[in-house]
Amino acid sequence: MKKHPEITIHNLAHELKISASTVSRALNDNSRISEKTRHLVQKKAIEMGYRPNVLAANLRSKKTNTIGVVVPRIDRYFFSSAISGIEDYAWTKGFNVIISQSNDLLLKEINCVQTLFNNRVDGIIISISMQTNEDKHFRLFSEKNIPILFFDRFCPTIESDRIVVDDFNSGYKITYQLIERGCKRIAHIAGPELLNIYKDRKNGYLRALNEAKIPFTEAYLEVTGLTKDEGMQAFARLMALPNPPDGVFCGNDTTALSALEYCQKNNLKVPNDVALTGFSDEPFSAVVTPSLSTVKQPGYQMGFQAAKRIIHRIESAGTIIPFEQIVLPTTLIIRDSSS
Amino acid sequence: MKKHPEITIHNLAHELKISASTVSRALNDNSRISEKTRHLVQKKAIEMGYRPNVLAANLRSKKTNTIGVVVPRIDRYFFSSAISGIEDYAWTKGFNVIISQSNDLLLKEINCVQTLFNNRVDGIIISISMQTNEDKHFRLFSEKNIPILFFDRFCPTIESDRIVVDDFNSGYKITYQLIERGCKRIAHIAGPELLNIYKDRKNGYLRALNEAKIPFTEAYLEVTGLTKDEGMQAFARLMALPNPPDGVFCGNDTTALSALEYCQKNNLKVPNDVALTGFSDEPFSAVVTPSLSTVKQPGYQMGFQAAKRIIHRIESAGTIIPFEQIVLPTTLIIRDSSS
DNA sequence: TTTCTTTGTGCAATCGATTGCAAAATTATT
DNA sequence: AATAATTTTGCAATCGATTGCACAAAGAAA
Repeated sequence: MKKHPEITIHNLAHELKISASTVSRALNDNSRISEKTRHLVQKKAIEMGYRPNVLAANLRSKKTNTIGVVVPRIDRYFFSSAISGIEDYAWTKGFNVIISQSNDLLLKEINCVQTLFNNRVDGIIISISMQTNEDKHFRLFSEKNIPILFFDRFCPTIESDRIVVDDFNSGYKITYQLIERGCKRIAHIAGPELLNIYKDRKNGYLRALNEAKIPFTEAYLEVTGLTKDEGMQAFARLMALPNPPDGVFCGNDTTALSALEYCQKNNLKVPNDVALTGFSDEPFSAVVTPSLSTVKQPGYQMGFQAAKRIIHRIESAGTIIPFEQIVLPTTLIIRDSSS
Repeated sequence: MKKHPEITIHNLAHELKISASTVSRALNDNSRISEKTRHLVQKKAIEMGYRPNVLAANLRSKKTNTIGVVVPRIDRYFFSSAISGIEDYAWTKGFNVIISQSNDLLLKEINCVQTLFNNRVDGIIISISMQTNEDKHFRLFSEKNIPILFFDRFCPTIESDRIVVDDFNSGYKITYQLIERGCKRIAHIAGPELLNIYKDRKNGYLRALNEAKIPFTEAYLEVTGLTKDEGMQAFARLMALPNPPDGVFCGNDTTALSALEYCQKNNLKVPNDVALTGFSDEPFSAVVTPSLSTVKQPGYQMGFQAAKRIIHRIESAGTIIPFEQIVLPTTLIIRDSSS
């Protein structure tokens, strides 16, 4: 086995009979170094297979060129596409992306955030868990002036940048579409109120009902964890009502899908017996039968913007940049399940 | 704005009027430190809000506790679930996961690998791009004795650990199922031969034909990039043959889905006019109509095992561990598209 | 009491790159 | 040729934690 000792700037310096500082400057294109030496050094560096020790540089500069990402689950399309957007942008700026998942558990989230903090990421992009009802772990970052950016699911008590979609309006529009379609008894399977996104969707739903002068019926609102099972149960409860709904706005595509399954099993025609809509436009939504009406969230774009914003903030450390809430547009997608 | 200077072991040492080395040892539970001082130090550390500087420690120890992951695309379910598995295991061992995507481009892959190398990850887990026909960039790792582990799509010329599934057998089994079902003219939409997984699937297909004494027809084999568009075109070509196939084994679920779409548009009944099967069991495959027969690859498990294996190797640096190819089982899932 | 162990701490070098300040080398000016 | 101005380069400290070696303190044995 060949030996491959790491080359340092000192080795280069020694070879070239100049000082390490000059080597360092030459490699960093510092203007105080003459063209001649710069070339000499850079040539030698390549020749000797030098690779800079990022760790040492980071230690000195107190920057890691790394951003941490915490999402509930990596394997959900919305999040993986957001990560894809983050990674794509970060990559162009030479930033690394460390990911971790909270599994929608507060404790795990706290742990992830702590770990990223200890690893001294330059910034953190996060979409909070369904359980997150405290913000102590985020304050770590604000206190040390490390940028934190929430996307989609944000923590309302932390002042920070946010990339969101207009859940209220999206909820409103998709409910409106059900009304327009002729639905009279419209139910909603909502997510936990803890998360503003679900509250907003619900409020959009209420607003649409209100505008159409459809009285709100308590029994038509199911609050769940929006999992497949919970969705199925909630939908079953709705359909078991003496006066079951003829339109259901499901809080996400997963529950809409489970509702669809329920309908198939119980011989209910969608959309004729009951119209269904989801939220998020998962990859399966377009291809399931009947295809699922939903609201498309620009996951990739959100991630991309998030990375752009946070890296900009990181790079302008020192400058005061006011916090911003960037609202990206959603697209209402009407498919067979409600048309 | 409050100032929050970072506390170092020196600050602790100064406060406690002991040396930094003692503090360091106390914090690391070194046996040479007495219970008394250890407690004292640890108490003080918490009190002063000390957080170790991972960078400094890493610089010293030449370890980053980080593993790099390169996948073609993060937002594909198979890969995001693999990453999920990697992250879950890595997390339990205190390892960070840096991700990057090659977008199935060789150049980008080389770049990602280089970057991870420069960032001194302790190991790398990778599933190579569709274009990867060279291995120079991987040799970097072997040369410096940094563990590299391939999963699913591996580079055959690099000696290393691998986590794969038995593509040959899976291809065989799913083709066999088509034969068993009564299909006589079975086509295959294959992926690039460059990737062994596609070659294996194809060979499995050939083997099944051979065993059933069905002669292989050149025109029934389409080699494509397995994208939606290419899949659609390939399928169209197949169906335009004078003697179109009555069963098609598609190289992945995406092409199978596009084939399904084609059938819907052209009024072909699946599986009666033509039976279809995919590969991978994407989330949409179960819910599309007709539901798609496919081979389930244990993405999460593969990722989990990959992380386990590579971290084990990292932690036993110095010890010689023979390379291993771990083959995880697939599950044949027969659904409506071929039943 | 003296000598030998055992246990606990501290000194100082190290990991590799960066940077303020000073010194040297080069060029411009008189 | 001498001095001033400018450009290049080097010295040495720094970032924060780790660790081999030496030394000090405490206890055990003679």
